[in-house]
Amino acid sequence: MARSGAKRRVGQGPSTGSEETRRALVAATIEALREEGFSGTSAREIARRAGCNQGLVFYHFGSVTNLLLAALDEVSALRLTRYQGAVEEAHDVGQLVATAESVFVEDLDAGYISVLAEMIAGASSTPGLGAEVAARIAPWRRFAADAMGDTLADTPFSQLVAPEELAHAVVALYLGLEMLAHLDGDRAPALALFERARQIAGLLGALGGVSVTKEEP
Amino acid sequence: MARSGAKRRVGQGPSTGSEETRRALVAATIEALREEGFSGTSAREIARRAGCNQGLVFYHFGSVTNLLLAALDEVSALRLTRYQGAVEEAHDVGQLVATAESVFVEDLDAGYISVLAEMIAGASSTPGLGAEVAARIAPWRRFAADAMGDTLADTPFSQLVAPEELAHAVVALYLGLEMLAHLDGDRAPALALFERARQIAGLLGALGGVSVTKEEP
DNA sequence: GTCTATACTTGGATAGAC
DNA sequence: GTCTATCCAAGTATAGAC
Repeated sequence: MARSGAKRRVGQGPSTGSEETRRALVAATIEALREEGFSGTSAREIARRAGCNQGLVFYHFGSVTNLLLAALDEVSALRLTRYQGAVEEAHDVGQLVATAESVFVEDLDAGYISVLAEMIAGASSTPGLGAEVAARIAPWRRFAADAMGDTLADTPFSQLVAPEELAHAVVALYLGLEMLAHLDGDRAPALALFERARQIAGLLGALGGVSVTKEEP
Repeated sequence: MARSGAKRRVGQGPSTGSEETRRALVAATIEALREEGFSGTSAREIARRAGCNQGLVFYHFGSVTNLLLAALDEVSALRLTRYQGAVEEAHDVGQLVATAESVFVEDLDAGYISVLAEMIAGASSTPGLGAEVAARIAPWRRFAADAMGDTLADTPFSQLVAPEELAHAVVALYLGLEMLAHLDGDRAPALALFERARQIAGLLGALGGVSVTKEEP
């Protein structure tokens, strides 16, 4: 054996007690952000949910802030792979909207966007956190821009708005809709909007080439 | 004189020391929410900014939460009158978008939407706060729905989306755009979107009646 | 009625036990 | 290397001074 003491694995394998604790802490942090918000997600609250001593937050992650960022990394990775898979199956605007809706419902149920919203809002209270959060959601935004570009390439939309512009709006809207749904405990207005978007997309999609003409009064 | 001891006013006039302190606390709370976020807005931080003892938060408002809500009331009243005046001058979609943009810039500069966003996100951490916040932003939403209804009444938009639906989307988008702008310290993407919206609105507005026709392939 | 000094609670972080 | 007991700072709230 390479070294003494390693009971289960050699080196830093994925199932050491340390790694297990880290995972539990990250999962507990996501849960806490979702249910207690940014300011309710203290080292003690996290540790309580993870079933361990609060000092472990600082041993494994150095600070609560670092653990929050690790949780955001986890959520980011998780959702991006999901988004990627979902969007690959969507080849027109209507399917893209339908995909966005089902993913939105998942996000709402699992509280993933809550985590994001809490981190963005909470960033105001911790110097330097804003930049870290921005860096971690940059891939989401790049992904949204790519998805827009690919799907809208041969539609009339592409002549009206640049994909990056539209992506910015979509991310903002997604974020805002989640916050309102969470606040009201009512996702119906958001779902109605998706339905309406799907309807309009279908309408425009059914028309191959579209020309807009003015009627004389 | 009616009573002894009242130096400046009789009864509970607007310039008692108490009222002055209350105003200072509310103003300091708005400032703190904007600069330090929800979790940074403690009784001590507020009192420091107001230049008074932190115990006064509890004497005048009972709790930090109540003071936060008073601050939200103040912001809500302030902005609603502003919105109302601005929208009265807008009579077509293009002007409405232009109005929304200049108001958005004001909100961003003064941090009014930051206050809103922080309260919505922060509500997760205080039981019962969510409902209070929701009740206080209900007028904003009603206002947005009315503005949509009035301005879009005789445009093609009104046949595509109900005013309430569109208003929900606009409020969510407004909120999301502010959060992203605040996070990045960059309002350019949001302003570009307003510009684009204005452009599209002008385009559609210039056409009196619009007919969409399909071209044969 | 208004405000200050003080009590108590919770949170972040670390020194030291295993 | 991993984790716990303990320390100190910051937060809410109130008892009591003026």
